[in-house]
Amino acid sequence: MTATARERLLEAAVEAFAEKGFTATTTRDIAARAGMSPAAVYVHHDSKESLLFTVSLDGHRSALRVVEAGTRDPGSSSPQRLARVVHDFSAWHATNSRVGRIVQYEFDALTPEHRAEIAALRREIEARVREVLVEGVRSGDFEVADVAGTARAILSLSIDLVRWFHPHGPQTPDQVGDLHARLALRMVAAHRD
Amino acid sequence: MTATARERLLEAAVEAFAEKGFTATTTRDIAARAGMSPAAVYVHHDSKESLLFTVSLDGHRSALRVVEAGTRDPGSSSPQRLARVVHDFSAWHATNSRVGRIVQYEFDALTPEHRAEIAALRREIEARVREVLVEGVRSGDFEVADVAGTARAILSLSIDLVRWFHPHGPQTPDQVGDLHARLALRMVAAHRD
Amino acid sequence: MTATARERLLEAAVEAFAEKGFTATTTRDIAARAGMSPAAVYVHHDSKESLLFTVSLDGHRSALRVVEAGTRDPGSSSPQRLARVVHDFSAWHATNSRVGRIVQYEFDALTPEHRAEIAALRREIEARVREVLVEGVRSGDFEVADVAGTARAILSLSIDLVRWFHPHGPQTPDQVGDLHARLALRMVAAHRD
Amino acid sequence: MTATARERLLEAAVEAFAEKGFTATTTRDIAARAGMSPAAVYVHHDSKESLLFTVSLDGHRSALRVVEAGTRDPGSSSPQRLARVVHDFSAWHATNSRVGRIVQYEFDALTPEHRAEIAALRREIEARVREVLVEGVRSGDFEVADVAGTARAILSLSIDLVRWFHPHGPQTPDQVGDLHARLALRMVAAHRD
DNA sequence: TATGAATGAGCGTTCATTCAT
DNA sequence: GATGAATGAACGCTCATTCAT
Repeated sequence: MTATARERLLEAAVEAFAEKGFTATTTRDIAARAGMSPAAVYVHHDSKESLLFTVSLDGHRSALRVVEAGTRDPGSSSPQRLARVVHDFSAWHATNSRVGRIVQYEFDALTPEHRAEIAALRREIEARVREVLVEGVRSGDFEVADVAGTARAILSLSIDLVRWFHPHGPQTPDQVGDLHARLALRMVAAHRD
Repeated sequence: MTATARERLLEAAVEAFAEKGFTATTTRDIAARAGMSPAAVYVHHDSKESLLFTVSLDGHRSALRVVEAGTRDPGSSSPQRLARVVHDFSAWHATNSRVGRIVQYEFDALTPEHRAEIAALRREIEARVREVLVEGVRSGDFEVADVAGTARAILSLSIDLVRWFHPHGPQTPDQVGDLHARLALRMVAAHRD
Repeated sequence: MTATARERLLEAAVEAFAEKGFTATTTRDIAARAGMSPAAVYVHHDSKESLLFTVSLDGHRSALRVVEAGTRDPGSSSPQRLARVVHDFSAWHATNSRVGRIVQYEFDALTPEHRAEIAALRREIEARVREVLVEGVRSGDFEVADVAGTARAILSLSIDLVRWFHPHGPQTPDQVGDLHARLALRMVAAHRD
Repeated sequence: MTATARERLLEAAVEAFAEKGFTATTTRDIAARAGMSPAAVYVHHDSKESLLFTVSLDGHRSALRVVEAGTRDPGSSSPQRLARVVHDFSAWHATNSRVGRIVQYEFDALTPEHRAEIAALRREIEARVREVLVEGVRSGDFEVADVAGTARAILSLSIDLVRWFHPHGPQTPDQVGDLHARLALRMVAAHRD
């Protein structure tokens, strides 16, 4: 059950990147947090940037998985799907706020190749949310003038949370998820007579 | 109409900080963008961090001014006020997306003293938005279960915009402002029968 | 028999500090004299000042050892002790004139903490010489009106030597030691009838 | 009676050089102490080194004058002359301990040309003291085996004083001068039967 | 697998000095 | 005479990375 050296270094990188940012983090800092020598970083990883890429890739894949799970649910209505996606996406960012910070703020520190790979995952996430909105409009549950803009706005709720959410603050990830789900529903709900 | 050296350096710092982040920006980079020698930075500013503080302080004050102007409007209803605040705050972030990026993302790079000063301005901005919500609830225009959380969510729309908005993209600041204003109103609107 | 990198850097620092003074010496100069890169200094030492402290501490300890050895000699008379202490202390400064220069002239460049530590060693040296004078007065060998001032004056002979002594000059450390020992004895000798 | 700008800068330089050493003193520091702008230094003096040279030259000339005055006294005996020279030279260093520090410790910071000029004055001082010793030996008042070495040792008493003398300490310049004069006399006195 | 030692490149900052005004 | 602005050169120190062991 003990983590491998590679994993310990990744965890140390997450801590450090989240706390001080990618550029301000030194490889010595990462190594020290993992209880290893500076050279050990390069035994298990190619470079400081590759640590960031690994963290960012894992993070985006995990977030995308959450979004896809909420979206795919076959027996549910559009409002139910949207509520679940938004709740889970926000709760994911709250639960993984350190990784979330890195995922959202250190995109520019990636190499162009890695940036492209991550950008594809981000587009995937936005596309899933847009799909839910389109379905809801089709079913008459939603009234949305600007699908792309609204999808982006809904995602902003979850994403911006990493800027202010504290794990030991008054709110649980579930509570924040609930609030955001309700707000998202009101943003798109059709006026029924 | 010619900018002073001090101002040119500030503008160069805004460019550089927005483009690469505070830590990744070198004082030589700032000086070069301003067409000056590395030493010139220190003729007009105390340190790299003091450049950031100046940019951040000016930015926050400008944003706060926008929020206060929208909030104070005496003859208008709560929905009108909220719409104006959200529109203007988002449009401000879109128009000043470079400064907005710095304001939002480089808070941690400030010294503790400067951080405290900026934090006070941020709290002021949130307080103004909460006030509008509270008034709207009192007047019966709004139905808001969690005022603080909803205020934060509404601000997230504007703030997160600096992450993706491009000045030469398809949308104008006014259009983004309109969208966000409408979404904010739907987030809080009371159901009238 | 080959010196470690740490030692080579210390020797280089001694050379450089003695030749140009602490402030005028650059870490690049020290590194170059040791045949290493500028960064290598910091692999083996904390800072430029810590190099100075190490040199100064070693130097003072070595000098104190010489003084204590000359003072402690159990079978000898006060004049014999004084002669030995003065001879050895002057010869030490002549033999180690580079370290002596640093020890005497760069005291102010130390941090307050390090300065305090070195000051204690200096007081120790003065105290030992004062003890010899007091004993000689008690035994009737010496006549000394101002013990503290005379001890200081005797030490001045040895210390000021680092200002003018040249290793390749006409005098050997032993000769200078002899001269100073004789002069010190005349400074304190009681007039016997 | 008000000092000229040139003089105020020289006084500021004396303060600064004595306090922190030549290399560690900045021209800005000197200017600030004189209540002027950094550029003002160069209106009145050629360079930082030329300030040092002026201070050092004035200092050495003043010290030499003291030595010559004590030496020249026509009606006095060798012991009287030596006592006066040593007393006055020590008292001069005690009274002008700041200038004395600079004169003694910053010799190496001078340009080779200036160094040569100052060195000539130093040789002059030593020569005067040697003359007194030679006369005393001739008259039978002194017994000196090594005239050059003894002259240097006597001067060490006065010179080394700048390392430890404090203007507000327990001793007056006159008292220190007296002590040194008496010690110098004992160093060279012939044994009369 | 792991690391102590090493370094080229570079960073934020300072400094003595100059010069147009 | 006086100075605010400017700079080339440098300084103490750090960093990501390499490599022999």
